[in-house]
Amino acid sequence: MNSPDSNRQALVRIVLVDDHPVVLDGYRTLLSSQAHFQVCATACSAPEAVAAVEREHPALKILVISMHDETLWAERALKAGAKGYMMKDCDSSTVIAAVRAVLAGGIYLSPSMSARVLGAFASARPRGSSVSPLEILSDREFEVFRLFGEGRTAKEIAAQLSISPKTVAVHRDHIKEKIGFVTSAEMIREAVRWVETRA
Amino acid sequence: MNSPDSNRQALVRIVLVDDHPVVLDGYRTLLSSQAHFQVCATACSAPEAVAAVEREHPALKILVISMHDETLWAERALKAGAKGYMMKDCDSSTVIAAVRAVLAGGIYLSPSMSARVLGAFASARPRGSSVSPLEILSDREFEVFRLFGEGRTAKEIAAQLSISPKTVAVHRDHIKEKIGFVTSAEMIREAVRWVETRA
DNA sequence: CCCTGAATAGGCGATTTGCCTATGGCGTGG
DNA sequence: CCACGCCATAGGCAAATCGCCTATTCAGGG
Repeated sequence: MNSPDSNRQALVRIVLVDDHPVVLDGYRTLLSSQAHFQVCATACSAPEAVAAVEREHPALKILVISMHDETLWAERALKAGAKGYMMKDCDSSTVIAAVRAVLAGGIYLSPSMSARVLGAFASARPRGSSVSPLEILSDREFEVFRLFGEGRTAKEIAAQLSISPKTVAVHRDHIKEKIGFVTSAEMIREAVRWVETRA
Repeated sequence: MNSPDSNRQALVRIVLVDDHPVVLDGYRTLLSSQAHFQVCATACSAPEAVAAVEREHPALKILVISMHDETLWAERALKAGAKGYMMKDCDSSTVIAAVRAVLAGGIYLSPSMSARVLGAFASARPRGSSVSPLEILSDREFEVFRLFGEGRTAKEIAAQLSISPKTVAVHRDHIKEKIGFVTSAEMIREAVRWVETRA
């Protein structure tokens, strides 16, 4: 298995990170089935992963395989420097294809995911600036966002701010457009989470 | 223990069910490492699982391995007839031990989980007001609640559960009525928080 | 000055909600 | 063994809301 010279392809060293040991086993088995892939470390947490990776310093390629099928996560992962984002419910051959794509210097996104993420990028970002989604909201939009995060309905928010529900609706639309939410449900969920994290 | 045959190495046939193919691969590899374990089928969904199992009729032992660290799920699973409930973040040897325990006719619960479940049973109903509102939801209602908490729309939930949006709406109404939410926005906020606190 | 972006809101068709009713399945207690 | 209740399913229908468009006003910046 370890014959780097006889095999034309360079040995690829892989560090796996997942909080479920059995999932780590699954990926280890899957990736080890490729002769030139070597899983050299696994980790169950971020600190562990950092410790494992600190000695594997060179230009590290990161492929995120997540159970979350939301554009937000993919965007966050890519902005944080990941080279790929895919769903856990894809088959084994897709995983290997994605690893190869990332190794080749590319970016991997599932077809449906890439459509959504690229759409969001095309309509929003001046690249290079790691903009916190909430920083691009106006004060009023932010206020509305926060109130949605407190579980208010659009009508209640309108009453509280003494404006028309229609105006709240426009703010809602702008928030969705600016941050890249497809549905209002997604936006509200993130608003609730945002309120949660600084309550 | 329905194998009176003195051969303690009797072949054990196993059907795996998980919605993540790679996870299935992981468990297949793990369990196949035991000589007398044979993974005879895998399934990605409940209907598939039922189809696969219908031909494996005899007294079926069910071991649930879940990502949810919640006593509630363990109770529901056991009440529904499962013989064991464990977390995904346990190591491989624990999985094999659990399978053996269930095969031997026992019930498997992780130490922390069993403490919590048994505790819940023991302190059955001293203080009535401290009842988690979620305990009074039916399984289906609970599922819908959880999905709202993940930021899905009613329509998306209907699609995912393969039921009519009208049915989701009825579940939503019942959740609101049972727990006492006045608006859907309130209910959704609590659902998001609930999902947040035990992700 | 003009142009952009923010805040406000009306219009309107499409969708969703809220509330009713209804049916079939399944368990429990008379 | 049957009645009753709970559950999951879903249709009907009016009212509310959403999604998308346009429009007005106003404050800053080039």
